[in-house]
Amino acid sequence: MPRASLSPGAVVGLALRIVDEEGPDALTLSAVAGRAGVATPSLYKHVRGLAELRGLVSGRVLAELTEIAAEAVLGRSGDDALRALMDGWRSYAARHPHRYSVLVQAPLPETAEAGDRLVGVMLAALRAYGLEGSAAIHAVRCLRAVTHGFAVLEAEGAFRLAEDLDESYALLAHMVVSGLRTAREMSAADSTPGR
Amino acid sequence: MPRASLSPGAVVGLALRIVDEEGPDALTLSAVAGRAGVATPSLYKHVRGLAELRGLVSGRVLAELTEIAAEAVLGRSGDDALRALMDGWRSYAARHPHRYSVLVQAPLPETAEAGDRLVGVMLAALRAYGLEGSAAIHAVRCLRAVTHGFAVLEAEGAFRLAEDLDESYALLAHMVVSGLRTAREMSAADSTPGR
DNA sequence: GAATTTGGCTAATGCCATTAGCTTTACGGC
DNA sequence: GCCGTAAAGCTAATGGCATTAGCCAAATTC
Repeated sequence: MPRASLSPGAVVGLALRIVDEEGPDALTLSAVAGRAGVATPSLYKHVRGLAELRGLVSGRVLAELTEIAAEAVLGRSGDDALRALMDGWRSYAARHPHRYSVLVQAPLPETAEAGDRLVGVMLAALRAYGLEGSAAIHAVRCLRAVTHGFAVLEAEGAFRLAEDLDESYALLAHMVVSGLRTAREMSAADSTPGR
Repeated sequence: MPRASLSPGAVVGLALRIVDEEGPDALTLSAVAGRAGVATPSLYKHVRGLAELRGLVSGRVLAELTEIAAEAVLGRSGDDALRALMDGWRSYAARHPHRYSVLVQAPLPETAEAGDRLVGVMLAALRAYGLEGSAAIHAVRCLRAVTHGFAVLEAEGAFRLAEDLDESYALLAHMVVSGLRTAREMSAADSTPGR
């Protein structure tokens, strides 16, 4: 009686609702089956197992994040684009903290390709800086580390003091743009003789 | 026959070895008991359960990291101290990637106090910048986000391109120090009229 | 309308955490 | 040197979960 009208996509959707409402640790095949009104083993007709489901969920989250980042960058460039990208990223993570936490230890092979698209968006956001080759890669890595680091810490409630988080994030964004602006000096200074 | 000479500390030690060798997901009471040469329920004489063990492990890792950060900062100040702190942090995470991953979703209450000490070290490292009150908090938050973000991504193998990671990290450090150096301008610019 | 594929089911297995209750060991006081 | 007690181990039992196997009904297709 295929009445539940399930599908891999629908299963991922239910999984996301569980993650949102009860946290990543509550994501269990048994819980998904419960919401679907179906016996647990039935899920195996749509998904290879819990591990694959986790990967699919992570992929979906990463896709959403990519979408948001891409929209944020649209029609902007330079510092403006960068700040918009960072703001969009953070606000997604803040809006869906549990969902974002799923990303934290997502299985690598499954999320790699989704991540590549996000990296593409970041590269585009950095285009105005005229970074070439490796320099662009290093910049993207820093951008990833910065945004992801802040998002993870905020999502898991690691910032426990009362100071305004928006201000902290503004400083972080300032670090990125000012650091990129002065990046040439850095490598110059590095190769300068005398300490 | 209390011959196994276990203790909470010894249990945490075994747990750390498991984490290092088989990854955080392999940390299970049954695995620890196996290494200890003891039946699983015996562990409950030393540890309240798996959740508490995880918390203790995270606490230990955070303590190690704090130790390393503190040593790195010793006898240095300013940019020098900051870079040493960042380098020590990253090298710890790179040396013990699985151990570092444990930190990623550690139970909050258990790791909060250990984290406070680490924050203290970071505040000390920033002392030379003369940041006052909230400004210091914002700076510490950025430092945490930056180092943690990079460490997490590196530990889980998220940087998949061939470019030298040391160079990426140097750029990140440059962002931090140059951002802090120019932080005053930022808030000035923010309150400047005319966008 | 019949055949095949699809999506659901029940039953069974095994691993893990956790609890309860028993037993033996080590140790401190006499 | 003996004895009582508390600590640290054990076995047995329970329950949740993932996963596999094999069955059966419903939908889809010819």
